[in-house]
Amino acid sequence: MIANEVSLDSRAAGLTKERLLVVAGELFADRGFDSVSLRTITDRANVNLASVNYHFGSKEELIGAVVDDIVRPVNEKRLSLLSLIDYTKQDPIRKIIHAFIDPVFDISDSENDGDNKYYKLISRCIASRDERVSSIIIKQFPEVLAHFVGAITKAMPSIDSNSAHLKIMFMAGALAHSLFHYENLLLISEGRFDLNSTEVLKSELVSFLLMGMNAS
Amino acid sequence: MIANEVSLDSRAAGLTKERLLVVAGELFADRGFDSVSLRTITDRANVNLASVNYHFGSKEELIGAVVDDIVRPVNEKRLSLLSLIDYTKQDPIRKIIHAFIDPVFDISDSENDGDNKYYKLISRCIASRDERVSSIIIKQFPEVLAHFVGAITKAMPSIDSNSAHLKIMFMAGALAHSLFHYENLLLISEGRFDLNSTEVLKSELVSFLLMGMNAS
DNA sequence: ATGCCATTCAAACGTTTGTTTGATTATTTT
DNA sequence: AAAATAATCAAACAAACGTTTGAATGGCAT
Repeated sequence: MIANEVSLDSRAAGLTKERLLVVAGELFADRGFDSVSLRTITDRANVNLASVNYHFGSKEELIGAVVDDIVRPVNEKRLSLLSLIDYTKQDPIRKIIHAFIDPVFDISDSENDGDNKYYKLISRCIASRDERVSSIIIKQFPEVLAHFVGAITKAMPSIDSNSAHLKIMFMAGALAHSLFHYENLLLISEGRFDLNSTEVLKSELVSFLLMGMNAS
Repeated sequence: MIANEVSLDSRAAGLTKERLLVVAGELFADRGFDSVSLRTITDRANVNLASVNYHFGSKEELIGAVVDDIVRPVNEKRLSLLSLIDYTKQDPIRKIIHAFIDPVFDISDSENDGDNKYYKLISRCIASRDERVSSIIIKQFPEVLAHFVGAITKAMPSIDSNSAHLKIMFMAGALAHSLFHYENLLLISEGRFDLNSTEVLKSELVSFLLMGMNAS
């Protein structure tokens, strides 16, 4: 029985915890955190129901682990890219925008099998107001936000702090919303978009944000 | 007993159904649709638990009624404002933007008691991917989207359809996200924003979108 | 006042949920 | 090889959920 082999494999290599993270991430991505039960996750992952509480303690901590796993690398890469910017060279605003959105677009590179489940998950996290999600986001985002406000201020010395904060929110919203509803957009576009790439979306988004950022 | 008087009032005037809509809207706004139980709603509304199924049939239909009640007027007003635009006069893009966002900002005028519960609710609806919500949104939005794509094409004849679609998504995202996280932004801003008005947010958003829309 | 219809009510139903338990199996350590 | 630790498993638990039921109560027309 194949399912049994898989189960044995996971036990032998201790992959149960990692498999739970992957499967939970997939299901959370397109059904949300509440709508997916632990039984749905464990069934699809071919692991025992109790393994969730054994490895994570609770469903809430599983959600936290999934969210942290996808949000933390993004924010770290954002700050990393931001620190590389030379403000004496031209077009620093463009580089700030790329520092904000590129880590998100780059997420699915590792194991993108055609669909965009990680896009849906990260955009769900960005846009979420769920306490369990935002409690994790909020731990990281103020620092990220502060760095980006500082970067914008350096690039545009005349801008005030409130305006910089708002522009970042607009940027985050445009990013998350377009990525989140990308599937719907593909359906509406009647095949004019290339399904396997988000290059068009990204370049349009950069153009849009670049102009908006420079608005007075 | 005051609670009893209230209950009698609602019965006498047949306000139970309307009270459920109001209370459910408030609770859905800042906790989401899944996290709020029918008992929480009926307790706060001082009505019987079974009245939800009596008046609406199910929780899903209650959610549908709440969402429809707030989304439908917004979309109708959007199309109404859009139809008034004279494309021979100057700055039609600005008017298109206002046609899209003004009905959202105008929602809370009727009974805005200081907080922004309707902002949270409408932005939650706009950004939602929940089947129960999007099934209602999707009924209305393609028509709205098509009209706005047409309007943008009239105002900017050189733009292609894909780009117009994307720009509207960016606009919707910036609108929903900034409105949704407006509270958090107020906390971060340390009192620099005026709490009782979203005028600053709105004017910054219009400037941002105006530039972004005109991006090539 | 009487009958009729709409509404409200307390109570219970069946299901699903996250969680816990204790035994069993596998892996590692000595 | 034996003991100890870690992980998996089937089963059951208690709580919360949406929903249903049937009786009680209200206003209203006749």
